[in-house]
Amino acid sequence: MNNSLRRLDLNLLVTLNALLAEHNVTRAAMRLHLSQPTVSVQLARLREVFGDPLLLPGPRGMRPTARADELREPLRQALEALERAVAPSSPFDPARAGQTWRIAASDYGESTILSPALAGLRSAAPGTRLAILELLPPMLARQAEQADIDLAFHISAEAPPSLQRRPLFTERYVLAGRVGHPRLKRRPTLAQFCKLDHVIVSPDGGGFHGVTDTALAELGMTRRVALSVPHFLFLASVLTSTDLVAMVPSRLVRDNDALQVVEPPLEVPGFEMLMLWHERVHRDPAHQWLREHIVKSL
DNA sequence: CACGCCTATAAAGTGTAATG
DNA sequence: CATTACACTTTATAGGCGTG
Repeated sequence: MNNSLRRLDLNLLVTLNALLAEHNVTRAAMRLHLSQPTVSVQLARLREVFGDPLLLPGPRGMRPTARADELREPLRQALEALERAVAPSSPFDPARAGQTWRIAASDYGESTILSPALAGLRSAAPGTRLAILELLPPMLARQAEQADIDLAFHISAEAPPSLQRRPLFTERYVLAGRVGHPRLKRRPTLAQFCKLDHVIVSPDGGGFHGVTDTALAELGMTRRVALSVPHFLFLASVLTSTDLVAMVPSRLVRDNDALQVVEPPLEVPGFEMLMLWHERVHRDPAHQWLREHIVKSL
């Protein structure tokens, strides 16, 4: 910022603005809730600063000089902009809002969190836009910090501690396969479970070992993981078109009529889903509204 | 010319914040 | 905690200017 402003008491500009609007020191004083002599003194200092008389006592009140006329509009607009910037943020009005929110989510987050929130968001805040970005866990903290994203959904185990958080729900794993799958008529035993061919979702790519395999190992058992996919959404079509089965988060399959869902024969630890955001937007009414809307839509 | 409005300025008191 | 500096206040005064 230009150094010339540091030489200037910016409050003097407020007085100047009032003076240029009123062309009258006394009325400007009333508008500013100051006494008339105070404003008179301020005018004297303004004259000093600008090296111009600004307002000259004339036949009909104070007449502005050319310099004063030149200052009036830009000054008024600048002060209005300042006032808006400094004003305590007004309550968010979703119906008239037009901002763009950037949200990082996995396909799991898209279908379990965003999908339920979207219709309500469209009707409550039709002027807003949503940009869904791929969830990149190692980048989360940095993206949030640099305002690349406003909000993210991620599991609590991997959530960057630097971000603000709100738990959305805890998730558990269920066993899913196609409707009519011969081994899923009822809940399989542990031994039957281990003989099935499994699909695993490995967001990091290519892994064949997951929490289920860890839980099995503690029981001295193993299963056969025949397919590893990177996304949850591809999983659904794989399950309906093959006899493969998968341990999946329950929310992902609860409304899917094409899938048979049963309780697994072993205890597999679930996970907690968090909504994450940066301190930067923590108190912003618009962001608060969005977060509240998402929580209510679950 | 008197009246009422205005500005400019001075003097003295008050409240607050920085400073040692 | 007392001192100091500062900005603002109120009050008083002088004087300019248009109006009836």
